[in-house]
Amino acid sequence: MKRNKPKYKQIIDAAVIAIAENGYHQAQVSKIAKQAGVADGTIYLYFKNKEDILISVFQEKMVVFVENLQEILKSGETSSEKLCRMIENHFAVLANDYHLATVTQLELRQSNKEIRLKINAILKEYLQLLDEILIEGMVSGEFNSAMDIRVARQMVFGTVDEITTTWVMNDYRYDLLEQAPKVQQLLLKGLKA
Amino acid sequence: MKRNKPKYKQIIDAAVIAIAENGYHQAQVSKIAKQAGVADGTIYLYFKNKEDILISVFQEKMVVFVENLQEILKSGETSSEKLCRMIENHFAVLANDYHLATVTQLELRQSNKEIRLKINAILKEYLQLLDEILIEGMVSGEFNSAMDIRVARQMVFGTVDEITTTWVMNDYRYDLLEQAPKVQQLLLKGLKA
Amino acid sequence: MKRNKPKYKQIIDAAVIAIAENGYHQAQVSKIAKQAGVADGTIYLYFKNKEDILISVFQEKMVVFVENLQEILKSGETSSEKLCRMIENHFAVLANDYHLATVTQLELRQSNKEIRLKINAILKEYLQLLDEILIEGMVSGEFNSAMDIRVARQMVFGTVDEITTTWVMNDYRYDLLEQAPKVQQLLLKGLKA
Amino acid sequence: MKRNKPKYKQIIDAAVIAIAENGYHQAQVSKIAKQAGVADGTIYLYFKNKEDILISVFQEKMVVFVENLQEILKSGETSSEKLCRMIENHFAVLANDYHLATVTQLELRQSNKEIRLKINAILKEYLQLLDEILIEGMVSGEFNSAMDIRVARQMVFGTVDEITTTWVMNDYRYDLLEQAPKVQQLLLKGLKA
DNA sequence: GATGAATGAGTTTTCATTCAT
DNA sequence: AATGAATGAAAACTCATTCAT
Repeated sequence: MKRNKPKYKQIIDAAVIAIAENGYHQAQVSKIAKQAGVADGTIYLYFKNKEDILISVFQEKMVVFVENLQEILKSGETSSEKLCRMIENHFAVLANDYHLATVTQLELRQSNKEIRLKINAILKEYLQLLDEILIEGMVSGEFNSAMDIRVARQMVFGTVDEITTTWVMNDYRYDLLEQAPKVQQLLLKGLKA
Repeated sequence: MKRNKPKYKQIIDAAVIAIAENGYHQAQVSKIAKQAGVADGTIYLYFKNKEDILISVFQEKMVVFVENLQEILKSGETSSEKLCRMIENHFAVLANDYHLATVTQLELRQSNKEIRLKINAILKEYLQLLDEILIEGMVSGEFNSAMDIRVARQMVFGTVDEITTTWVMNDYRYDLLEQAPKVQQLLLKGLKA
Repeated sequence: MKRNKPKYKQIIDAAVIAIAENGYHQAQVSKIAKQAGVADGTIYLYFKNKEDILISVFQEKMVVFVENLQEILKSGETSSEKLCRMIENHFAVLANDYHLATVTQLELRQSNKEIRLKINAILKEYLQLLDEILIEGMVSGEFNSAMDIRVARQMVFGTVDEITTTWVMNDYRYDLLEQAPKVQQLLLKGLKA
Repeated sequence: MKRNKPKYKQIIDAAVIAIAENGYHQAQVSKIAKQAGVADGTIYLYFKNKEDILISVFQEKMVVFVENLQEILKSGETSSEKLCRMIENHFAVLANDYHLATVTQLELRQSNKEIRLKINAILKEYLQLLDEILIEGMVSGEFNSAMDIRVARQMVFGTVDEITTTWVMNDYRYDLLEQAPKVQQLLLKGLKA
C-alpha cells in the first residue's frame, strides 16, 4: 500500500506547505516535489495526478478530525457536552496548524466543482458523526426533537466553518479557540429542547 | 458612466451565464464576449481585465440583496420578523436565478485570494445591514443582549450560506425557499433573549 | 493638398512628441491622436495608415536638413568649409530638438525593413547633396581625387550618425555641437588631397 | 551550465535563421522552436524569455568578433596594420554569414530601447579593444596623438557599421570584403600623425 | 470634415504529465 | 524505484483600422 510508504506522507505534507505558502494555483507540482525533496516524476509514482494529491491531502488531514470526534462520541458525556467538545476540537485542530487552516478554508475551495464534490464526499463521514450527536441529543431529550436534522447540522457546520474562514481571512489575528464558548452557547440555545 | 451603458449590463449578464454553464476556469473572456454578442475587445472597453468582470458581477448582483434588505430594515416590523424576511429574501433571490446561485456559491469561490478579498469587501455592506437587525433586536430586548454580535452574525450568515451551497451542490433538487421556516425557527431560538 | 492643412502638421508634431516620450512601439495611434487633440479616426483622413505617419514625420523633418544643406552648397565657400558647415548643421538641428533626435536616431530605427527602406529613399536626397560637396572638392583639388565617393560618403555620414546616436543614448549629457570641430578635423584629414 | 549544452547553441542558431528569414517582429518563439527542432516550452528551459534569446544571440555571436580582435591585438604588427586587420575581420565575419549580418545590422535594431541598451553594453567590449589599437598607435606615434579618442573610435566604428548596413540593405549585391582597402586607406589617412 | 465605439486577429509563456535512462 | 528533460496545448489582452452618425 502506497499510503504507508514514507514518501507518500512526505508529499502530502509538502503539498500542504506548498499550497499554504504559494496559494492553490501557484502550487505547481514541481514546487510540491521540491518541497518534498523528490523529483517531479516521483510524485506520479504515488499519485495519479495533481487532483489526486489535493483530494488525498484533504482525506489524510480529515482523519484527525474524524478520529477525535469518534473519541468524543465514545465518552459518557451528555450530547451538549459532546457538541461543545466537537466545536472545540474543530477549532483546536485548525488553530494548531495555520498551513492546514489556510489550505482547507481558502485554497482548496479554489478547486473546480469536480474536486469539491469529492471533498464533500470525504466530509460526509465527519458530518455523519455530527448527526449522531444531534440525534442522540434529540432522543435523550436534550435537543429539540422536532427540529430538522439536516438544517440543524448545516447550522452547526455552517457556523463553525464561517467562523474559521473569517479567522483565516483575518490572518489569524485573534485566538480562534477563544471563540468556542460563545459559539457553543449560541448554537446550544438554538438546538436545545 | 460606463456602468449605465447597455453593453455593461449585457456583459455582466453574459458573464453569469458563461460562468454558470462552463465553470469559473472554463469561462474564457472569448466565451463571455460571444455570450454577450460583442467582440472580445469590446469587453475591455467596459472592464479593466477579467478580474474586473468577476468582481463587477458580484457587485451588481449584490445590489439586489442589499436593496431588498434595506427595504426590510425600513419596515415597521419586529427584529425577529426582519431577520425572517432577510432569510427568505436571501433564499428567494438565489432560488429565482439558478445561474446566479451557481456562480456565487460555487464558481466565484474558485477565484484567487485577491479577488475573494475584494468580494468580501463588497459582502461587508450586506453583513452590516444584518448587524443592524441584530443590534436593533438586542436593544429592543428581542434578542439576547449578552451575545457576541460577530459570532451571531457569522452563525446567521454561515447557516444561510451553507444551506444554499448544499442546495446548489445537490443540483437544486429540492425547494430552497421551503427550508426557510426551519432555518428561521432554529436561528431565532439561538438568538432570542 | 492635405500636406498644407493645419491638422496635418499638427499630427506630425504630435507624432514626434508621442514617439519620443513613449517609444516607437508604445506610441499608439490613439496616443498620437490625443497628443494632436483630434479623434483617432481623424488621423486616417490625413494619413493612409500608421506607417504613413512615421514616413511622413521623417520626410517633413528631413526638409529642414536638406534646405539648410542646399543653402550651404550655394555659398561661395571652399568644399572643406561646406563640409564643416554641413556637419555643424547636422548636429545643430538635432541638438536643437531632443524629441526629433530621439525619434530619428533611436525610435524610427525600430520600424521594420519596409519602412526603413522608405526612410532610406528619403535620406538619399540628403546624401546626394553630400556627394556634391565631395565631388566638388575632388574636382577643385581640395579632396583626394582618387578616393571612392561612396566609401567617402559613408564615412562622413556613418561618423556623424554614430556620434549623434551615441549622444542620444547617453541622454544628451554633453554638448553635441562641441563635438563638431574634432569631427571636422578628423574627417577632413581623411578626405583631403 | 546551460550555455554549454547542445540545445542552447541549437536554439541560438535557430533564432538567427528565424529572425533573418522572417524579420524581427515575425520571428515568433514558436518559429524559433520549430527551426531549432524543439518544442516551444523547451526554449524556456534555456532562456528566461524571448528578450533573453535575442540578447544571447548577440552575445554569443559577438564572441567571435572579440576573440579575433584579441588575436589581432596580440600580434606584433603596427597599429595601422592592426586597424586594417580589424576592419577586414569585421567585414569578413559578416560577409561570411548573411543571416548574421541581416540580424545584427537590421533586425536586432528593431528591438526596444531596453534591449538595445543591453546590446550596447555587450558591444562595449569590442569598442574597448578598438580603443586599445587607437591608443597604442597614438603612443607609438603612428596616429595623431592630439585627436579625441572617442570621436576617432566613433568614426572608425560608424564608418564600418554604415558600410555594412548599406551592403545588407542592398541585398549583399557586391563584395563587402572588397570595400576593405578603400575604407582602410581613408580611415588611416584621417588617423595618422 | 470629424468623431470614437466597436472590431478581432495574433503571440508569449506556463505547467501537468510522460518516459528514456 | 527514482529521475528530470522535454513536451505542447491553451488564453488574456492590445491596438490599428473602420464606419455609422
